[in-house]
Amino acid sequence: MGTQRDTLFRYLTMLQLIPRAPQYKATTTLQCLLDERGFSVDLRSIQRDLEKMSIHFPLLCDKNERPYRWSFDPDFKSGLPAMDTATALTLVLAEEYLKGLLPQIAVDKLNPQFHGARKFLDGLRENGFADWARQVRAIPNGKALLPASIAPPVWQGISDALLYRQAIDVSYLSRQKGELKQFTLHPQGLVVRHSVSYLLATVNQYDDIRQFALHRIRQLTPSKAPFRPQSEFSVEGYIAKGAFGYPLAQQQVELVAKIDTDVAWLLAETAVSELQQLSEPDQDGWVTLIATVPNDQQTQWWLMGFGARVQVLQPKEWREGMQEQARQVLALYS
Amino acid sequence: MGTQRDTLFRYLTMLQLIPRAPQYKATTTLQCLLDERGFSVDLRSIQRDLEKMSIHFPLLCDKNERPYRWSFDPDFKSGLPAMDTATALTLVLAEEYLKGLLPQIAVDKLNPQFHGARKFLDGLRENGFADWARQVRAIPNGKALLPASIAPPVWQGISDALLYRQAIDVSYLSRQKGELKQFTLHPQGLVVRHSVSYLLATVNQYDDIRQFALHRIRQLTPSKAPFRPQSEFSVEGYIAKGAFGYPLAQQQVELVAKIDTDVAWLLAETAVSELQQLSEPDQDGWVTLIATVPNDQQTQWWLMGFGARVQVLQPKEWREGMQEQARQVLALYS
DNA sequence: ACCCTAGCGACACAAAACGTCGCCCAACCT
DNA sequence: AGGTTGGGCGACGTTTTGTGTCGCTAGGGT
Repeated sequence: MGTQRDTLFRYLTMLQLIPRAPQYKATTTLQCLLDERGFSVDLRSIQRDLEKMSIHFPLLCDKNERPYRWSFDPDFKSGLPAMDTATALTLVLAEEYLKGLLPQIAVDKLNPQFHGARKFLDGLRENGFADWARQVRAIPNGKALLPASIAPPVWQGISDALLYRQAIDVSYLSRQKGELKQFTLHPQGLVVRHSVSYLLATVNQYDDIRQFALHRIRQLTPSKAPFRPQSEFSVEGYIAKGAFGYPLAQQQVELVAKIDTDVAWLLAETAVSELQQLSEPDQDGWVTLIATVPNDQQTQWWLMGFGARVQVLQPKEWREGMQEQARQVLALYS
Repeated sequence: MGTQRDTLFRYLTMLQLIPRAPQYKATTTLQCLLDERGFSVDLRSIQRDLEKMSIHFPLLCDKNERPYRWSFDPDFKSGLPAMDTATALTLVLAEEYLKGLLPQIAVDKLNPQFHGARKFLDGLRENGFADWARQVRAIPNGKALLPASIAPPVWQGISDALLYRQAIDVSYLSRQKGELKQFTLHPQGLVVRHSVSYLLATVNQYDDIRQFALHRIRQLTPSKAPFRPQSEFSVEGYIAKGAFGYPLAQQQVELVAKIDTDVAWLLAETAVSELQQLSEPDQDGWVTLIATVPNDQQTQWWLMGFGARVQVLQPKEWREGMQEQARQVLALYS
């Protein structure tokens, strides 16, 4: 039946069966796998095909073992090569993280990848291997909020408008007293913070940048108005100015703090900065941390999260800030 | 020169040029694009090729407009179809997030995808479109620590062992007084928490599960020892028991808190739970939040992060916990 | 009615893909 | 050692397929 014909399709299938370099597939293995997929070809053909394809693709052949073993160059940037366990696991973990961070439709865009990983892992399970779903888990950093949901055409429309530099007409549910308003927006940037996505754009004929939460955009159509670029605008600079409550101060500060051994252990594993020193514990069990960290609200919040397990010594403003915060909280509860 | 031959490669290039369904490419456009890439073929061939490929691929053809327009079925799960703006942006954002969450080698495994997105966006820029690098940014939730670095063969080896259910011999830098120890591990699960990855495994002949930080594994070889499975083990249950300091209590609690309008605004956008109510602000500007939330440390930390902008009323234990924490911090600084 | 553009069927030539056979090499077995 | 086996590799003849070309047809725009 499926004797010959359709060489192209066989070639493609073959490429998708060959994994990246540390892994490999022997010629005979490939023959079996192709046969399973309905390509009953002579082994000779497979040998020839591989030779031919290695002209155009970075295929590696290990001729030490007798049934020759073929693999892709590990640096080959393409979706073609077969999935391997490490990539599949990474994708599963990545999906778990991203689900809490990006809007659902955005994650959907990556579905082909995730789907491929799951299919690969399910294939293993059917062969009696591990039940991956019960074996891997990602624990997100911080509290997982529910990402606001965004209509599919909005995400697509925003992406297009932003990248092709086109103006758009939107109806937007304004923050104050939920009424729908019509705007013509000239997109300048996109920021995803936690799980809310914001479009940065100038409005109508004005030149100041404003933020628009994507999930509050109800309708979106390309505008006939010509796009008005803001050539000097950069999201980086905009955020640095503190627009999202995280003034990423350009200059860093030197943080000095006493921390307990548990926190010290955490920081030894995942440093807070490339420039970080931890002392030996003193007689009371406190470790001194010296690190160069960004001078932002984010870092201070992070320190506060440790509560009494961290005592900030420097900078003085931070120390006072922590103290003040504790005082306010205490006042609130009494 | 590049007259004929190389049909396979041309077919592949063609498939990579065709975008998913809302987008499309006309036959003539494809001819131009192929010509740019060195495939000078007759238009007739392209027509034939498309017909032939749609036997094997979910290709859609819009015959309403005269130069026929071809696209992939939007549900086609594969990496082949051409990138679109929405997917490319999503990948850029995903990479930004994942860099702080997964170990570097894991992120490297996804590099082909990210690379594809960047290449696509660079292509746009060269055609005078937007400079994406200055236009999109993800702001991570919480403080970004530097993920511990893991040797490439370790990540690969762990993935294989876990999924193929094989024992491994490792030399492990033990937490106490950094000495290298040899173990035979029987991998049962993998957990990535913040930016540290842990292997859950039984050791040698014992049956209790222990945690091993991947970045402290110095050497890894497949073991000759037969794998000893723990059939009832599941990572979910293990975490629920509180192994990672986040006892995900099965039962939820009802949280009642007074929050300021800024926090209320945040929660209106990204709910903390599906069951969440926000009252109108009272005369002092406080909003009452009632929500069913998991009874875990994580949620309490998250509440503490708001400082004096949130006042917990219920559960009582949480309220007292917050108070106690503030008291301790204040004591520390005075 | 007139281009002009594309789709489409047909045809013929050239270039492939394929199976098959035979040879050779190396590892493995007894 | 010598036989055996699995698989790489070259060659050859047949079959299949890819390709340009031509001519016809159908819309769209002027």
